[in-house]
Amino acid sequence: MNGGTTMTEQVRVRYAPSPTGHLHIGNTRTALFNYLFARHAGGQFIIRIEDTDLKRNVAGGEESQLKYLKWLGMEWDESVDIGGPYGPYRQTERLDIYRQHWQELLDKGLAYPCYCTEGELEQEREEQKEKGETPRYSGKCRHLTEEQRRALEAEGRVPSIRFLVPEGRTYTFDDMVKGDISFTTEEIGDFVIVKKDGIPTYNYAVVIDDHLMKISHVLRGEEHISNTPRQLMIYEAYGWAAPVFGHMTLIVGENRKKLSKRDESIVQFIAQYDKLGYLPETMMNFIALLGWSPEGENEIFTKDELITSFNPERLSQSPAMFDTHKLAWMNSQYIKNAEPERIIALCLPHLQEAGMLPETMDEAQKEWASRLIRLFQDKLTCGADIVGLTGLFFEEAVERDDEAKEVLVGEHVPVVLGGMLNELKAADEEGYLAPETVKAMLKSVQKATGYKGMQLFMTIRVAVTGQMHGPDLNETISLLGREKTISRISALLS
RNA sequence: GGCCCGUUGGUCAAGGGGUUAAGACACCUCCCUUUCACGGAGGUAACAGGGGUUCGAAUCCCCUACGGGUCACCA
Repeated sequence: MNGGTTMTEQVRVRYAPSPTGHLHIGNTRTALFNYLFARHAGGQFIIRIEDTDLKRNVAGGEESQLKYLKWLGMEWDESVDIGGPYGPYRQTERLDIYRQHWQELLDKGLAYPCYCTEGELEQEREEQKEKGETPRYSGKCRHLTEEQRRALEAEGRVPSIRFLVPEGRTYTFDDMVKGDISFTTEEIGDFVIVKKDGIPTYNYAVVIDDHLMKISHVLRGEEHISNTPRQLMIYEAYGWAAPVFGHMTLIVGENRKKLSKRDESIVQFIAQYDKLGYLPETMMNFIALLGWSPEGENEIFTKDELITSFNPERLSQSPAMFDTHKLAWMNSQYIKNAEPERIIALCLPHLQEAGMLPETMDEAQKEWASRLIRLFQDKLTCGADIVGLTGLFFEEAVERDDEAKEVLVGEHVPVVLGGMLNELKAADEEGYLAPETVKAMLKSVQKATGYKGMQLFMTIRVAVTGQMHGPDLNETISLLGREKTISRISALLS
């Protein structure tokens, strides 16, 4: 493994998303580990927008990325929004810089224009595949003379620029997580560094930028391992020192394949978790544990604790499965320990969207809603859960499954329910039915009927809520109110 | 297919030659509780297979199997 850097060297790392959409779990993990690494080492965290694929850029993608990074609790030292000494931080604004650099390669004969069309290349690949060879560029345009080039251009062909891959070389790097990895150049054909549209490719721009921005460590997904030798060649061509690379394990779904953005069986965008009512600290905590493990046995960490304990040597080498079940558990932990006010704010919009509560509420309604949400705080997995959990408070009649219906069988049932009904009817019609009042009523029913325990409480619970399980009965009935409670019990007795 | 990476309980994972092979989620049992949940106490369950190296291998090496990644003028 490679520590890679001396104490005196400044740690500068970056998250370099392409603005093709919302912040995804995989990207988030990359951003987070770079962030944690930077903060842990007292270095800088930079965000660079890699928007060189014009076709795939999505309007608003960049803003969304930054927005949700912020939501998660990450802040950065240099980027498109706040600038920095090594800008611009958007690749399409750095075209002049790239141009100067690739000209240098062209001048030195380390790169050359290629006039092949997409169709020609496609055909070449097909032929190679048929022969059972690894598809790679043949080097056809490598040795074109000036004359030939002019002729091709006269035909109207627009060149791309290819990097001339040195022959018979082996490129080795000491990966922070995987150890030594090497590739021989036989496997690699001359690759395009500047597209026909005059915009550099990822493999090229990333090197120029990382060098110019003085990036010290590159922590990225494992899918980039095979890009690394290409990038190493470019560093070598310029005589630059390469940063230390670390390739993190993939995050896989339950099918054990890399999470695909197109797979809809799993929620994988941060924005969606926000909407569902997951807390940002849950997401940060949970994602930090995807492909990394802390030293002790604790698994719940604040951001500061993560920063303190983040050690890249503990990055895992085998894929991490995204376990939504455990995520739910972790979020419920955070919700349980959160300030009630925060959970109320988290849940309220869900009740409103479901049409259970009005958009604007008076004080009494707000108070009622707050109590309702607080009653279920310990039972929530996420904010959206509140809707299903509290349904019985908003419906007129209750539904009971077979098991619940069985509870309502027995000679104690009419006695207990009748007793409760009397208590409720005797209560102040206008007055607020406090939980203490409900408690007193139940006590009276117990005294009057002689029934107690399950026969008393379960009968009332099932009669009123239709369910055998639920939160505190006194508070439940108090929130349900006198009217609804009476009508539900009456409906059973008649 | 070539190249590259990986393989410890159902899942995540600790472990760097000598351990009763941690811990978490899930599951089961018990306690607490008017119910459920929470909380607490226990429990079931794992080193892919085969060869080496070694007094001793989950740990080191090789092979096999399996899984994954990548082979773009995408990033």
